[in-house]
Amino acid sequence: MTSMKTNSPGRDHDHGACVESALERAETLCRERDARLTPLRRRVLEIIWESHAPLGAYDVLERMNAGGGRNAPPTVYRALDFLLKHSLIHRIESQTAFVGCATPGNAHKAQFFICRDCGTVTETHSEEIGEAIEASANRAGFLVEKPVMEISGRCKECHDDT
Amino acid sequence: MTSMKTNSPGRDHDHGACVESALERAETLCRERDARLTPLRRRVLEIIWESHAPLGAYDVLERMNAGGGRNAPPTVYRALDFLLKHSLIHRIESQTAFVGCATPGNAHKAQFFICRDCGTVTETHSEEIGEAIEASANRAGFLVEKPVMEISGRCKECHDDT
DNA sequence: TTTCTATTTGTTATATTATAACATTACTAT
DNA sequence: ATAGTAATGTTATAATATAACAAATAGAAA
Repeated sequence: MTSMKTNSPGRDHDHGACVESALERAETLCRERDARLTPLRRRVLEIIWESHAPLGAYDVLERMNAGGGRNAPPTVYRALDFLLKHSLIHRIESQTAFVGCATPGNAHKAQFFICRDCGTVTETHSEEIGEAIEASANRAGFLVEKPVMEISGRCKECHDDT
Repeated sequence: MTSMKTNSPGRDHDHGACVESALERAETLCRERDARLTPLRRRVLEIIWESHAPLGAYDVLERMNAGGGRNAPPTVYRALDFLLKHSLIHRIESQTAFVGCATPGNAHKAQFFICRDCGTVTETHSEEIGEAIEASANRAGFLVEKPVMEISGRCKECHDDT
């Protein structure tokens, strides 16, 4: 069975609450593992969660500096590295961009369904896909470490709109 | 069943012949569809095929100019665009790099197994993986268009070496 | 052939993404 | 308080990619 989570479950959800809950989970996780979710890192995570679509590093930077801040790229990249290390965000390779992790805290193998219209990313963890990849890898004697699965297409809502 | 091809089927194959055959297939395909595989584009394809591991655009550029050429980035990127359009190469998103297509000519859904040690990329076309993705997508009402599946890990040979 | 047109290539400049290197600040534990 | 570590600030630059326009060239039409 596939577990399915998203940072945007439908168009009309209360995204404010959704962001807040993500931040709370992050706080808890970091407290548990003695990782320091500093105001800066927390702010970066918040900015990323505020967007349904993946954000590029420089988009994040822009939003950080919107109120007159003077942060430089390394600041953002370091915060992103921290968030990636603790599996609080994912990097979407095919977009050079970052998105909040729906099931944060532990490295895990996920699939990302990315709508080319609205940009929304839905994260799934399908055993079926994972097993199919393992099977294919096994036949070649390949040892899977980090599968990148980013499926772009059109989400239900954008497709229905047509 | 999984069809499997690679631009590096084992360490000791005759890679010269392998490159040449790729170029011949490209010639044929382009002739068939009235696409112009110019010397420049042909040379870029050749450079990419000469490497077992994906090459970045600037790596290609360097090799093009090795003999004293004065090509600029747009020249390479345009050739890459042409080769991508005609499915003669693939772009490996997770590496911002390009690799020869093992089954050139038509857009197709492939998986890439990328060895983190030797860099070699093996291209597969697993129905099982494709179906698992379709099934997962269907459940979410998602329309798959362009799946990116790049599995990094260790190939059989590098793993055996350990 | 000659001219016309579209495609390809050349050239310059610049946008976008990411990191190196080192200085400063702030937190933690003693 | 203070030493040691972690985090942030700062400047410069590397690496990847494209925009915009000029020149050359190939193929089609006359």
